[in-house]
Amino acid sequence: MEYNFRLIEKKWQDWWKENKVYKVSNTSDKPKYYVLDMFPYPSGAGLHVGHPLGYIASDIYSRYKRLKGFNVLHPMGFDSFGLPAEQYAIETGQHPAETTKKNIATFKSQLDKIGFCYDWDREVQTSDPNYYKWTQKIFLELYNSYFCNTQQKARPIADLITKYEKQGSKHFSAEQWNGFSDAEKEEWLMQRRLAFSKFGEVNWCEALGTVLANDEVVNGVSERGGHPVEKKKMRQWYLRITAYAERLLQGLETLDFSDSMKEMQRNWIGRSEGAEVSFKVHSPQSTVDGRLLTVYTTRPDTIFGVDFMVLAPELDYILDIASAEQKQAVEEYIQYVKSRSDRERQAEVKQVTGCFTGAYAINPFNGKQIPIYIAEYVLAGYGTGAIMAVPCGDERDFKFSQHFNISVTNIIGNAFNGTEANPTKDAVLQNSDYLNGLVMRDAMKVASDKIEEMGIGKRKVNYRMRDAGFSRQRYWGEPFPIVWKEGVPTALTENDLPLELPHVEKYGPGPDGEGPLANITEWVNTPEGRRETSTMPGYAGSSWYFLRYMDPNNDKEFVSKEASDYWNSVDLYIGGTEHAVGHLLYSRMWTKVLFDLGNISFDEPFKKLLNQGMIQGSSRFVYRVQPSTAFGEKDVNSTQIFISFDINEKLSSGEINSKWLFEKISTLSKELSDWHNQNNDIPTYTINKLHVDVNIVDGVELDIEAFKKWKNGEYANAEFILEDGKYICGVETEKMSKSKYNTVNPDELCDKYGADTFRMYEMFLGPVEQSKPWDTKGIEGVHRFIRKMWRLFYSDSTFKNNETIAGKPIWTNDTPTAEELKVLHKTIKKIDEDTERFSYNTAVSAFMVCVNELADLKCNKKQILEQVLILLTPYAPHIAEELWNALGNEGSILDAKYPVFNPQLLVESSKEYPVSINGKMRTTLTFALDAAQADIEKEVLANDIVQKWLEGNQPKKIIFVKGKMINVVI
RNA sequence: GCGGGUGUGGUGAAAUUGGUAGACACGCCAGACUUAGGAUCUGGUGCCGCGAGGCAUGGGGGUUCGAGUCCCUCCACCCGCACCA
Repeated sequence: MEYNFRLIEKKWQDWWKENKVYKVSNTSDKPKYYVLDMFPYPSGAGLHVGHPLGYIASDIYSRYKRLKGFNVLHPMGFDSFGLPAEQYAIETGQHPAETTKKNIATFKSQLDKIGFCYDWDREVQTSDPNYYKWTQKIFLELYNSYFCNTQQKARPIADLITKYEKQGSKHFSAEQWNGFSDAEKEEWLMQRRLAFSKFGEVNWCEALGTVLANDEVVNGVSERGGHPVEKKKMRQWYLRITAYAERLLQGLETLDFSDSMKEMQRNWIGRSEGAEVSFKVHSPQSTVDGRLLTVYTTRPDTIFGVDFMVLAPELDYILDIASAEQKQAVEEYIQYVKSRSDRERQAEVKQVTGCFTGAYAINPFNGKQIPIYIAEYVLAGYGTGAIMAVPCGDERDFKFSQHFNISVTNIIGNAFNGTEANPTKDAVLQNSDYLNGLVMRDAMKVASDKIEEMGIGKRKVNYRMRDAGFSRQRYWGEPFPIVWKEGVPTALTENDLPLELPHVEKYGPGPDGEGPLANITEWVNTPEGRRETSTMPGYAGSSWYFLRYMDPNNDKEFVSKEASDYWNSVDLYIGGTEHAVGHLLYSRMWTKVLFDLGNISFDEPFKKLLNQGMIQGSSRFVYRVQPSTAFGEKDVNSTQIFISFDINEKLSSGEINSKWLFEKISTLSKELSDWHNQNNDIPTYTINKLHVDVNIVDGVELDIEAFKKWKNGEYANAEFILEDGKYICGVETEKMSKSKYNTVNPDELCDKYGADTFRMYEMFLGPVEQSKPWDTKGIEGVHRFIRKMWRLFYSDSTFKNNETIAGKPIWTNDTPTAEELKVLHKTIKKIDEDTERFSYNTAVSAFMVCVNELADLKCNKKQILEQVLILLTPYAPHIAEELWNALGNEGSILDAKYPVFNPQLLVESSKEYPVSINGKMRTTLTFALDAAQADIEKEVLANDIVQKWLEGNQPKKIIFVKGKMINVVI
């Protein structure tokens, strides 16, 4: 009986399905464990071998935990709202719901082929009304909540309204509040709601016809498609994530994320400690004389080094400050800044621009008069939009001072060399009055104290993070449960949900930058007012999906308290690093809000995060010789001559020349040969390196016949100049993508080698977290291992063992020897440890070692093999089930008892010691573990090899570490 | 520029606490069995050297009886962030 993985895998996948082996209950005596994959966007391209890497890793861990006695939740679903389906709809007219449905079906069948243990009964799809009903509900929770600064948590907005009615606020009295119109009240409430709407500058992308989030804009162009992005003012929805900045930052301490991941989030949150300081405007003839300008600084210790002040050009009071003489220049500069897109500003970061306002400010510490400038390098949205410039300590300030000829005050003595700023905190302050002699680091506290004492400012913590834009002018997303009437929003109630997406015929944008929904007047206009026409962004549905898996069919709540209390937060979350700041921060925020509001009782969604690396493509190249136009354009294109890799190398190194090449080519192409004979000349040529489909290359050798059929026979007439009778391709590691013809489809590998082989090979490639190139060739090794293991159970016609009959089971019930038990228990220990620490590549190699050793021992004993099968289950579930069953066991091997390591079986009585001379290993000697050190030393010194190195001398000393090594120092 | 990470054979990689560097595979080289093999099995394979031996974990230095592992320094590559005061 051959190892027939096709039959075996089909058989068990069907059996698992029929018997609901992966169905998970919310009630169990076992401890719970929640393993989650970042759910995929179901793109039309299907899966390539890079996608399942994380899924395999999580599947192994899920099965392992189940074997170890946990009730394991391991669900899967689809993040099915999003731009690509909509763009496809624009191009083809196919409804996104249709393409999404089709794509999901493809994804599921691909995933099922690999044999994952998902409980599909818990599947979620973010574009399903039964799901997005609850996304809309949570939006309403956010809308109807505010962040209470005293309690540092979300509370119902009703509490705030009650407070306003009874006590008012610092902006208005209770009487005033009660006299406000609905519109006026709403205006105040909007400033506190966690989901709120305001006019804001948004990233408008003309080409995509939509607004993009900050993290969807990369270097001034759209992340998708690379289209230019500019600023536009629109009414937008936002999430007040800034309110949670501090808690998001603090929460990181409790999480098991990688350092780089935490660092990225810290960076994004961008906390900085400093102080706000007010400077008086000095402008005697003007009305603004004496007005206070507040700057934000992280370096109050440098306040005596302030030589000028810079304001963001966007601030509304700039023109009030500007002097009569400078007014025109200031206006021109403001115009200039407005005309500049983010893209230009980012491209020209090093260029100094700015404009003097004609006004001065007074340094409150020394009364010095300093000029006030405006410049685009100061951002309106950060701090107060105003800075105090200290050119001796800040590079940008220094450059600015050079450009505008402002003299620089040196407060750090020799630490400043006059040609560049020194941002040190360790210099001793000079020219700084009462701070003189202090190290800057220490002076920061002293200066802050003084600022507060003088009443001219206060300590202040700032965050770089901005509130998250939550509106998209798109069709394929969750509609907002909001109706507008005369500029005042009204929220729908839960009974109105889900507010379903209406059907549209066209997916193009609506008027004035609105989304496609604005075109459907019968949907937009309701008796209660006009519906919000933007939809929610992609991260809406993914910010809480981990909760829905816990209780997917609940039609009363998005998750019941019982279910969320039982499953609690995700124990292990596996996915790529690309969501470091987007998805992970948003879902952390939503979790905290829902925790504050009492919906769930944990405030971090993911305890441990494991980032799988990217699988890169290993591209293959062919080298096409193209004679230049001298030979004639028509013929250039019809010539299909390809040279092998080495020949191209030799050509570029000059080892062979064009003459050699063209003599070769003349034998292949009649036209060329004719031309060659007529002109008696060598045409010039270029070599074009072309991607070739990796699937028609065996290792590096091109399958010439397949190549001729490739691309519908585009190269059917190709001629080749070979090396050693083979066409060898060039190799490069690149991102895996269709256009580079380096994608490998997991389905094909499962068909050819089986899912078990595929799973183990993906893990065998290297550490899960690491990026590595895909090499299909290596899969053979893992496949050999699995077949070798099969042959421990069954003899087959090719297994050269004459004592057994081909195709017959060969396992026995004999009692294992000590040696066999040693192999088993060594493996138990290694697999258990490696699986626990996600070192799956070494675990696979441990299985190989185990099978190699058992084969060498000719061990076909059931008692040993059965245990190995249990260990193997997480990695190769199909073959494990098959053999487990064949051995006479009932039910799924997942319900077997995980083997327990017995250290006593590995206890050795002796050890083969490495014997080093001066730390260099020269020989080995075996001693009993209880041998006396004196005896060992004596015997070591008597050893021939040691004697040789000693050359008759006595050793300086002998290092002996029991059970480890011996080192003779000469 | 700032932050995080990685450098080990021809290739993917092991070496969990400082203790036999290169496990396990791919590839390659021999050989066996075969009509045949892209099947299977056996042996070999870091580099230099006939050999004894020497040299090897990006380079240089240090600590140590002993360093891939710890410290200093330099270099290269990858990934984030980037006028955030």
